[in-house]
Amino acid sequence: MPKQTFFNLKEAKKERIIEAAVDEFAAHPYLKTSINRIIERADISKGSFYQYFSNKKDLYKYVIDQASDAKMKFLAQKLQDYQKLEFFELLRELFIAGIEFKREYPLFSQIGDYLLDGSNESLKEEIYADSRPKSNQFFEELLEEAVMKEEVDPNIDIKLTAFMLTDFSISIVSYFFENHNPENVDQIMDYADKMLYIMKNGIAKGDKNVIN
Amino acid sequence: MPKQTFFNLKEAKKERIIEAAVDEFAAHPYLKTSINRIIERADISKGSFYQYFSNKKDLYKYVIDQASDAKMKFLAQKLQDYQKLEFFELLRELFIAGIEFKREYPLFSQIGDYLLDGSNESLKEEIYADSRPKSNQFFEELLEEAVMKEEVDPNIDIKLTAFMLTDFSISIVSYFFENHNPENVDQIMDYADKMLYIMKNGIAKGDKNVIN
DNA sequence: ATATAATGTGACTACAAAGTCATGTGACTT
DNA sequence: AAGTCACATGACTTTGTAGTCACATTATAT
Repeated sequence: MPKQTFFNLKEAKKERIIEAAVDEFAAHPYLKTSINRIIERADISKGSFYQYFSNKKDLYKYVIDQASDAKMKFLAQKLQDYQKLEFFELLRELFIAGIEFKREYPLFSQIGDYLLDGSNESLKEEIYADSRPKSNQFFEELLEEAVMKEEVDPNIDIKLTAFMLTDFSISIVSYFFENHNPENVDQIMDYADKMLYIMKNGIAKGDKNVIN
Repeated sequence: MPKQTFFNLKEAKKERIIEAAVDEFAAHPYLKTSINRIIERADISKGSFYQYFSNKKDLYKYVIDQASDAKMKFLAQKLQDYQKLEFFELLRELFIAGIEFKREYPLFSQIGDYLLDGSNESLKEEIYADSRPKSNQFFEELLEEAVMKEEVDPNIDIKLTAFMLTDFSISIVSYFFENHNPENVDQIMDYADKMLYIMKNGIAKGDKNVIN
């Protein structure tokens, strides 16, 4: 947590600092980021920095928190009454929202990507200790519900499937940005649909009971 | 590429150096690795190091090459006449072999894990520029064949599916090591089967044409 | 206006890293 | 025996880092 002195600052200054930090953390993997560059960019002194934050990690975690808050809010807004959606519809919306978030908040996403990196194993664990299980659990709950509603095959291993979905919801987005134009909404849809087709029906040949 | 002087060294000394490097690169993410520690461990001088390698990256790439060679050889050995296998059988063998490789060469795998990390974006790209497309293409070819042999649904998007499979073949292994005892062979099998069930049939509810 | 508290500062310390270079050593050649 | 060549060395330079601290400035309260 940043120190009280940070929160006492004027909004404009706080923003300046956070913006500088976001830029830095999005531009370099954690280990290569430099407090020196951040304070230069934010136009504050070294001494001030250490009056606001106890160290780099402190600032980093705060920025990560801000980013994941932003993502949560974004998703919550896009998926307002997701309870009403059928499971695969929801999955579709989630994929699309993930792509949209990266498009609209590229810096936050970049920081997230670096986090996935093993830059600093223990730090990653500290942060992911919350986040990954949260995502896994989210999908586990969705799957359990969907099995009850008889939308999803009761034979699947829920924990494993949740893990797969978490993994996808990350890698999908990078695949999309690597291979497609992120402005093309039709492509997003098309892609999400292909994705879902496989998740629904698998890839084995044969008549499928579920026609997409 | 290491310099000629390195290759001129006695086998024992080369091995000592590579071993020290492997230990170091497996113990820390790239940016945190230290030439100083490597030379200390390998018991050579700073000057000598720079007579063997032009810099840290040079050594690193060499070690990565060694590791991926080892993995290729390992897989080739485990899947000797894979041409004869049915597609999903082959997939199963691949998953299992991936798990076994990590169990038998944990250091190499650890280095690979750190590589996935964004430690150094441009370096990662330099190295992955080869590796990831290679894996994608491998799966693409397998899938094309399997579609022709009518083992796999012709409706799928092959590029996308290949990407998914590459992704899985990585994440499967980490999931397994996070959640299971790597010595338990039955568990490996069980896990690979669950995995395949989903890839084959998807997760939607309904009668499946393919019974695992 | 004065006193007190809060915030700001940047030179400085301590450290570790990569990479260089002049010099040393030992084996092999002529 | 003299000379050559490949390899070995570690002190040294340069560069960057995180974090500290004595002091300066500004805001707030009395």
